[in-house]
Amino acid sequence: MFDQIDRQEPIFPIGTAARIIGVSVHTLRMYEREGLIIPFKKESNQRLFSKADIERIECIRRAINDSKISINGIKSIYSLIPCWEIVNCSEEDRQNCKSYKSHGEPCWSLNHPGTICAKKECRSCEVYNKYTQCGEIKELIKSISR
DNA sequence: CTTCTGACA
DNA sequence: TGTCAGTA
Repeated sequence: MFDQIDRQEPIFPIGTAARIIGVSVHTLRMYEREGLIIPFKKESNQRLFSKADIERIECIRRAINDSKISINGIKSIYSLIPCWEIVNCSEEDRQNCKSYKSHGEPCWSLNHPGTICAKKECRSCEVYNKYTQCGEIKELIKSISR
């Protein structure tokens, strides 16, 4: 029951997260740099990862190792998430939004000047969190299409 | 001892 | 992806 709460709690330092996932801390930082993940940051600038973050990264690892999808490929997939539907932004916002037309870059790694997303923290945004598990993207799109 | 950023014999 | 540097 409080498993749901802990799921989102940033409690693992990067070294611990790396050991759990089986990658180097360097790799985790690279994933962040590439915009694949948005780790929680303390005031001290230290990264912290939640259980959900770790599951997300494990999903990324499977995409890379099993499905042979490159990091750019993953970014491209992320960029296809219909964020405008999820946040239900205005038509004006869409005209001012880079991610509405962009290719290859997930919306959360772009600036959204003049839109409702400008103030939002992407780490807690539905678009970023809706699908931390593999295969959820298609289900998400289906639910929106209805 | 761990993490951070930036860099590359 | 590894690793070394120089800090915090």
